[in-house]
Amino acid sequence: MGMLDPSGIIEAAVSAIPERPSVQSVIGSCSILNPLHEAEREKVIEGSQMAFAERSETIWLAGMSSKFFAVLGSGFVKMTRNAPHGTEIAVELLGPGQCFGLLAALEGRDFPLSATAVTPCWYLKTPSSVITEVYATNADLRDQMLRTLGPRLRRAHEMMARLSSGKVEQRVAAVLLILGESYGRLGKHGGVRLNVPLTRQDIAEMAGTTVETCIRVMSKWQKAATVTTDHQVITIRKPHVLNETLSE
Amino acid sequence: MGMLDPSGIIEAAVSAIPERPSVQSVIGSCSILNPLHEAEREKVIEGSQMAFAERSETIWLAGMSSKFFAVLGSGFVKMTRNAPHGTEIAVELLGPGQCFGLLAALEGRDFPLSATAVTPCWYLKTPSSVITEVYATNADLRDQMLRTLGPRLRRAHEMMARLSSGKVEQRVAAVLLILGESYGRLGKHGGVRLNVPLTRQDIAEMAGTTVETCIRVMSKWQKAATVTTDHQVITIRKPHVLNETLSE
DNA sequence: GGCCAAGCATGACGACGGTCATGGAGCAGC
DNA sequence: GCTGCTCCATGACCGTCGTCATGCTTGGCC
Repeated sequence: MGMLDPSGIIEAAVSAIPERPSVQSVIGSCSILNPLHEAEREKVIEGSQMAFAERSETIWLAGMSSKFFAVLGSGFVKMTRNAPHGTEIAVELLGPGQCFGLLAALEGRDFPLSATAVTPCWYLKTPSSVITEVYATNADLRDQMLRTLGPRLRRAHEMMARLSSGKVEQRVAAVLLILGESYGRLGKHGGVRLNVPLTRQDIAEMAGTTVETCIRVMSKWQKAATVTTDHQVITIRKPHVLNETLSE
Repeated sequence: MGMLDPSGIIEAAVSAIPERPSVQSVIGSCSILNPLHEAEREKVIEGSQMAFAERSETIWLAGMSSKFFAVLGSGFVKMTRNAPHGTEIAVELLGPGQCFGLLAALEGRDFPLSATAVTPCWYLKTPSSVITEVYATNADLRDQMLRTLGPRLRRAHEMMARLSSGKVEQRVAAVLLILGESYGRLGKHGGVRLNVPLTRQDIAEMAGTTVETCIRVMSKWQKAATVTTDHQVITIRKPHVLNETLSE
């Protein structure tokens, strides 16, 4: 956890004009697909195609049958589940190089989560049939998947713990800190800048609260210069203050 | 999901006097360990030992180093995480045949969750070193683990969605229904009886609320004969009513 | 310029639920 | 019997936060 993006790949992801990446580069950037042999890689490249999604565009809805899975080339995608009422809550946020829908595709079941673009995104669409073939014969691929699932499960458990333990302020703080670990970049004055252009609505969905309350909390922090926002670029200026609110 | 325990193994698990099961039978009941070859199985049997835990006894605490993992022989165990404040929230509930701590043991990292006995339990303790050897050479074991992780992740996401979307009443209803799917048994009058002796405290932890509120909700249901409790045996008499409260 | 949409901001109000406090039922041990 | 424990139950209080409503700013478009 907390690589703080040494590769700089995230920088590229939020640049205003998204450049269409090549199929090869996307596959190369995806750690899960690393174990593929040359022939398998060829087969995947052949069967796949790049796709583009506007900000807030739905890539797929929960419940749809998984004809394909996707690898994110650039931009950010949130995976959401609609809770009773119509409210949506975001359970995962994905960046470049990560793939989504893979488990559903392999198990041949419907997507359990909806995928929505948070920023303009280029992503690779690969038919389920292509990957199931490879999956059946390549044990290294299965190992690699196993390694990524452990951390995902742990993150999910951590989010559960934070969500259920009341106090919206703590939840929002937790969300920001967690985002900072995965998608933050150290700024000049010791602050952490989030390189994901998230709206209050997005954050509210992750914290399991409403936009209004989320805004109220963050406005308060804005005034105290704890967390500042400038043109959707969020900077955590005093991480220690957020950490304190967690344990109150 | 929702096998409703056709094997009747759960019946045995809650019987008042827990009988010490044999090492062999426990390993045999664990689906994850099914793929083990004869020689490997021998090795596991040799290195393991049965252990007993009283109700509410802590098997291990989150943060402890994972010297071993465990397979539940009889009884029930809850996996918890302590959220800020000191409140504990339960993220998983395990029954006979399930194993816990396996991922941590294999990855050589500390336990991310605490394990606590909900009922008196017999469980098998297997040193990490024994299973890592097997894990490295047996690809079927890895496949089997992969298959169980998908559902676990989906359940976690579902719980997250339910926890964050307010209304304690809905959350408690959701918890009971989910428990019914895994550990319920069809009763005579179309109801579902939970074969886990859970206290209000346990349920509150899973629903992410307090005992008092949990009691209030369940008392209301008791009066309406929607869910009844008799000596810690919980019966969902009108599942449809609970389902309705979910979507209000 | 005017118009419209998206995002951010702030106030008023009310209820859901957490906190505290008190009490009763069942059970083990001596 | 009495004590002590755990679990269940119920009431009073009040803060947090969801809901509704209103308005500002920014940016895109014609």
